[in-house]
Amino acid sequence: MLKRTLSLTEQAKAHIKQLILDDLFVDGRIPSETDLATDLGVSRTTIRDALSRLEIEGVIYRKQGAGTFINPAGLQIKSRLDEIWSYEEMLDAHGYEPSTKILSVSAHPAPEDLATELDMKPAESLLVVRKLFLADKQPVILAYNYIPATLITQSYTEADFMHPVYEFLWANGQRLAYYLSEIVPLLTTGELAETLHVRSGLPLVSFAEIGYNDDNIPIIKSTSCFRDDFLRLRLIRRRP
Amino acid sequence: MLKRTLSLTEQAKAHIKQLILDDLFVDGRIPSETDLATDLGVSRTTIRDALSRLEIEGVIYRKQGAGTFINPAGLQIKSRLDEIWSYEEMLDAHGYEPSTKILSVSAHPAPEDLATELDMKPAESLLVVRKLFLADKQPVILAYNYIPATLITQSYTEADFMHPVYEFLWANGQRLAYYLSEIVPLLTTGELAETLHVRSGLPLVSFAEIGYNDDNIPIIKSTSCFRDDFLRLRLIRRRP
DNA sequence: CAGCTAAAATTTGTCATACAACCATACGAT
DNA sequence: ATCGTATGGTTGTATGACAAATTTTAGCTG
Repeated sequence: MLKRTLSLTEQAKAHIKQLILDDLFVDGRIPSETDLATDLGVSRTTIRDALSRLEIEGVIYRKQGAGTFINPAGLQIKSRLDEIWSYEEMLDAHGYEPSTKILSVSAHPAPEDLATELDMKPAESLLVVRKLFLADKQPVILAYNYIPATLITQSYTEADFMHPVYEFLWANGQRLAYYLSEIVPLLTTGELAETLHVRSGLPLVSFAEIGYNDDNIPIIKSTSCFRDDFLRLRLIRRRP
Repeated sequence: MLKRTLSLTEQAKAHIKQLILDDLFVDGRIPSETDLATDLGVSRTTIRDALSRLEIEGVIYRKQGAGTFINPAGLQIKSRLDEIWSYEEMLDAHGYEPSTKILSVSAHPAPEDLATELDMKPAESLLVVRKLFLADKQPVILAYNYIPATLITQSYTEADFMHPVYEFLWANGQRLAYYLSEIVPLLTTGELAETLHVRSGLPLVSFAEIGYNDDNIPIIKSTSCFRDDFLRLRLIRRRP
């Protein structure tokens, strides 16, 4: 039931992006689509699809008749909001040494608001996982994960949550396809300030997001607070 | 020199999206690619490219062998961060009656940090436009726009800034292609709190962004603060 | 009739080829 | 030197075909 083969287009996209990150195209120019197609052994259709996605991501831009070029500004972004999938990778991309600390794993009956957001029957059991992400030993991200207990089919230990939550969900037969995220401003208060090693009364950005599987069914709610002196969240807004 | 003809793919994308917004596909299913191609009178290649972009935007999702479907969650979002292009439209989409107030238009020598960000010679002249956006007469967004004076070729009056800045830039021969945005948490202080009609010490989200033209040259810097009790910024984070 | 199985039809994913639109450069005429 | 023009290269679009996956249909079995 579990399928893990990425589409050819996605593979090509990842491959080309890696070539760019490895700085193989020093003049800022990317080989022609036909060249890439023969190099990677796929059709030009697939290459075009891959390049199209990289263009939307802001990594490259294309000019009809001229060629395809690297977008230095877009490439510079290490924490593209819509591309973050694992906080460890994000911290690593920033040059920090990431580590993870499990603060608590527990189960509670779901409060009303969470139950509706996650399509659960009221007071059904909810798994709550609190994680702290550190960059060079400094606490940077505090995350709360809420997972309906009915989704969990495998037994687990605390150590299973040292890896990203989507891996835990995957092990339980759920593929996390995308998050719908809200950006919420926050003020650090006692407990939060203490955990993140900042003083109270500081403004922070936080995510409040719901994760869906391939069938658009909500399978996780997640809340995360960021120390913006370590991380600066970025994104690209393109003209439609 | 100014070209305004959107690519066929972009036109097809806009058309299909409009069909979706008009709620023509009540069962949540979109016609097959071949049907769309014949309907719009373009090739399936173009349709596929358009659908691919809509899929990345989160508007639709595709299943090989099954078909293409509307993503209700993704469509529901009225303030997709990466899709905001005019604050008036965004407020309108939220159901507010938008209005704009020009607070000030002035020119100053560019401070050092702005000069480097905008690729200007130090102390070159910089046009500063402060705008306030209101929703149902309530102040909601405060925006600062910084435009290098050397880019401005046409004479202007304050009234020219009642429209979105990209129109002003367009009138001066500059096409704003995309923004590179940072999300910055902020604390309301005296003047800001007063302008937005909120009390001091409240946490807010703000944008600090640089706009580029088609040649990836920075042409504008913009800073905006939002009252999150009126607007909730959202985005989709898709699995790569 | 209910339920299972296999074939057929439908739909998206990929491939191959061709041409159109556009751009950069080199070259020659003025 | 400047301008216009040819020429080759690159992206955008069109067309047709097949592969892979899913849904629907038909048929068979009990």
